[in-house]
Amino acid sequence: MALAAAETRSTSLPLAGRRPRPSSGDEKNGTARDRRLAEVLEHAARIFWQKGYEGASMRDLSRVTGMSLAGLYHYFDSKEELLYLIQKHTFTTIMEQLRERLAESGDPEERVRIFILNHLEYFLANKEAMKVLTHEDETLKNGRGARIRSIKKEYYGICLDLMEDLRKTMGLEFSGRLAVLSLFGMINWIYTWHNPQVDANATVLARQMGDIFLCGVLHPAKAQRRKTKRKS
Amino acid sequence: MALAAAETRSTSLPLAGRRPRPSSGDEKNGTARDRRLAEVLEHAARIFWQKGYEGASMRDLSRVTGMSLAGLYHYFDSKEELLYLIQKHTFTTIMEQLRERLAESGDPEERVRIFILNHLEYFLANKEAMKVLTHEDETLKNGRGARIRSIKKEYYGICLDLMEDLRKTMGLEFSGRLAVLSLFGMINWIYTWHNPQVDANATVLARQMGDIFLCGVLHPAKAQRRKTKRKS
DNA sequence: ATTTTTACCGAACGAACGTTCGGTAAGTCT
DNA sequence: AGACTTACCGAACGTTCGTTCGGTAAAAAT
Repeated sequence: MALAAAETRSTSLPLAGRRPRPSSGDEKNGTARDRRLAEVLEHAARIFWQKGYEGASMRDLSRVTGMSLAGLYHYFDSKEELLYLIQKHTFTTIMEQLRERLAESGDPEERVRIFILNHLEYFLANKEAMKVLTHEDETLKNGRGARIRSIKKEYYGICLDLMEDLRKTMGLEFSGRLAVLSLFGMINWIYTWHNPQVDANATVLARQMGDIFLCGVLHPAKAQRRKTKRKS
Repeated sequence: MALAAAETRSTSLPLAGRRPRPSSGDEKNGTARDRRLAEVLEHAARIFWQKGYEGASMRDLSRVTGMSLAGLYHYFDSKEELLYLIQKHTFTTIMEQLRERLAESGDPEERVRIFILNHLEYFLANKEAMKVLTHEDETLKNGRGARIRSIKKEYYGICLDLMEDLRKTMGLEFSGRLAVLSLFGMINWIYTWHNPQVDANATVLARQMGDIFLCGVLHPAKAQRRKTKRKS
């Protein structure tokens, strides 16, 4: 790793890699600019995932993207906006997918299972971005923070509605808030432990976690408990 | 907030507060040095809790402790050791308490409930330190990181043993690993949402979460599922 | 009474940080 | 052909970071 005078990324060639503009064609997946930004965001998500938002530096991002420090700022205003864009895109995408899938079923229990599966599938397929979403959820301040928090609240609200539907149709009594937050705990915590070489895939995990959670919520455990712990 | 020349904490008095040494007495709760260190650690835990380890600066700590930047280093070697000491103390304490409580019962289900209660009680009573423990669990590197990780593994091992005991005595089949990690998710996630003015106390939450979790684990949910979702 | 140890402090160190400035070369528009 | 826009770049700016150095005054040990 030869590092030149002052501070620069370790470019392989001097003056290398000013990428050519794509000769104005279809622009099907957004403009070239949008696509390049998405590329940078993907790299940024991976760095934030590895080092945390505060621990990651713009110079780290410069190194992995191969772009100069100044060049990066051509695509966004600040490091904070970078985090905002990652979180917004991730949240919006997972929520879009969820709405599509929920439209396919009317059964309350299945809808809760759809929620779990959708969350886990997206989580395991986009673990970098999803860790950044859950781990850095108090990092953004002011306007950007408020906007992310409102999307999050909407996501929470969808899950709470699913839970209340389930409770009503089954004629049960339980705290929707506690149920939702316990469920979020189970499925979000996965970023701390999931190892694709050891653990099952999203489909299997969603079924198993769904079993644990739904059985616990559906069967009001009242017979047991209160000092005598034998099997009722 | 008047900030003087160069960089200093905003002292109320110039040259104030060189605290007197306590005239060599009983030294009952450790030496005076130990107690002063514990005081600093408590402040440090609160700052790490609020701003995260990377986001918090030694100057922040200097401000809230009222001690100079250089003075802090009289009590520890580095910022990293500060985090290490907080995590080690928190983990050791919660584990001591757990062992004491587990000695009181032999019933597998009750022992799992004791684990949950102990964890939640300590979490809600020491939320700053416990958030630092769970949120910054990949921050420490090398030796210090390895030592914390080994304590964590021990804690995980205790919970896994409890779960396997439960499985054997009930004659059930489930993945101990998934059960433990789901449980940890439920009870660790609490730092992201618990509001003492809205949510129940540790005792009630431990019972409710224990109900959800244990019912889900104890009753192998096989009757339902597989396309037909009606109540069986 | 003198020495040693403890408990700090102000001031600075070099490194790293996010961000900006003034370029430049290529592509696009007229 | 010339003007304009886009996509970058090297070099720096000012700030903040964790840490250290050389002190000093009080307490403890001798």
